[in-house]
Amino acid sequence: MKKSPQQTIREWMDVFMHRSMRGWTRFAKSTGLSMPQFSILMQLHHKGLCGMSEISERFDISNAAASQLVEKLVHAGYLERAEDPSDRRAKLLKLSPSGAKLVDEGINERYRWMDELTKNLSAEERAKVAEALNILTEAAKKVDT
Amino acid sequence: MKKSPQQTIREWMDVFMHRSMRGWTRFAKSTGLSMPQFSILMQLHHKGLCGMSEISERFDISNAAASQLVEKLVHAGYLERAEDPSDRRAKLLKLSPSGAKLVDEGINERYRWMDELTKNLSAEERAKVAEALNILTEAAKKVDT
DNA sequence: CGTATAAAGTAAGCGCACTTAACTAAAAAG
DNA sequence: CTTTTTAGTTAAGTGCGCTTACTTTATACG
Repeated sequence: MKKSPQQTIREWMDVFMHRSMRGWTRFAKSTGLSMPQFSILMQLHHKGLCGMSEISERFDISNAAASQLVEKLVHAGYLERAEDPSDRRAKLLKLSPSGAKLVDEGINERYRWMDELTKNLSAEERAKVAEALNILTEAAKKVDT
Repeated sequence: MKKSPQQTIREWMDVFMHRSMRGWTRFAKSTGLSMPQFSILMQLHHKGLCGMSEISERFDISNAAASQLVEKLVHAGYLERAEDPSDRRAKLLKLSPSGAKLVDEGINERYRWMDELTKNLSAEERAKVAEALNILTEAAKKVDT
């Protein structure tokens, strides 16, 4: 009985998703930040810069809620909030150095698990894995708008 | 300039984690459940059966908190809570049919994204991807205790 | 120009997750 | 059989995320 490619892919997704969800919640808790707060930092990590309204849209919360969450993160020193020079109503948010450091630590912790997984693979296996994940990453770029 | 295997793997992790985190939070919200509540359903999906204390340990919350969360899920009809016949202090938790259905919907929604990704791959590429993810899944089983 | 619209912040209030403390009941230990 | 430990529940109280409603300030539009 051979597993179908789809079956194999789904099995991996289950393992990986379960594991990384657990990792993220644990890490967020260890920093003292709530998941919503931590998610905003992650968002900023990916976008680099963004306005208040992008936050509220992304997380599907009101502008007021976003404003309050960001306020806490700014106060905690993880975010910098500056006026947008091209539109003085808007704000530009970005990670502060300490915010960036925090996010990096979280990401590295996740990477470490993967390193653990792959360190016992043969060079050939590692190459295969890398090739396959490269295919998937490229495919994701096309699909993800 | 060629990407190292490690680099490739990490790139994929970023894409996949970001995407699946967003998917899960959105889905949980759409069901009307909070993330902690939904996470318990996911936990039960993976374990099949478990006691109250396993919940509190897994999520690093007090027994009282676990009890309250579970109570809500039982009341909502997603969980069944029975007495453990071998130890009448303990409870056995498991997903109810409607709880199982809910979790499956969430998982399938995640699968659908992956199907979207892979549907435009050639048969050869799909085979490569499947082989690689199989390697990783096996490696994960060894590492994950 | 004045009026309407948009981005963001403030305030009051609700619900939820969580904690501690006190309690019940069953199992284990002596 | 008494004592202690273990599994789980209940209750009161705290803090956080979120919403709605209102305010402020800046841009867009007639």
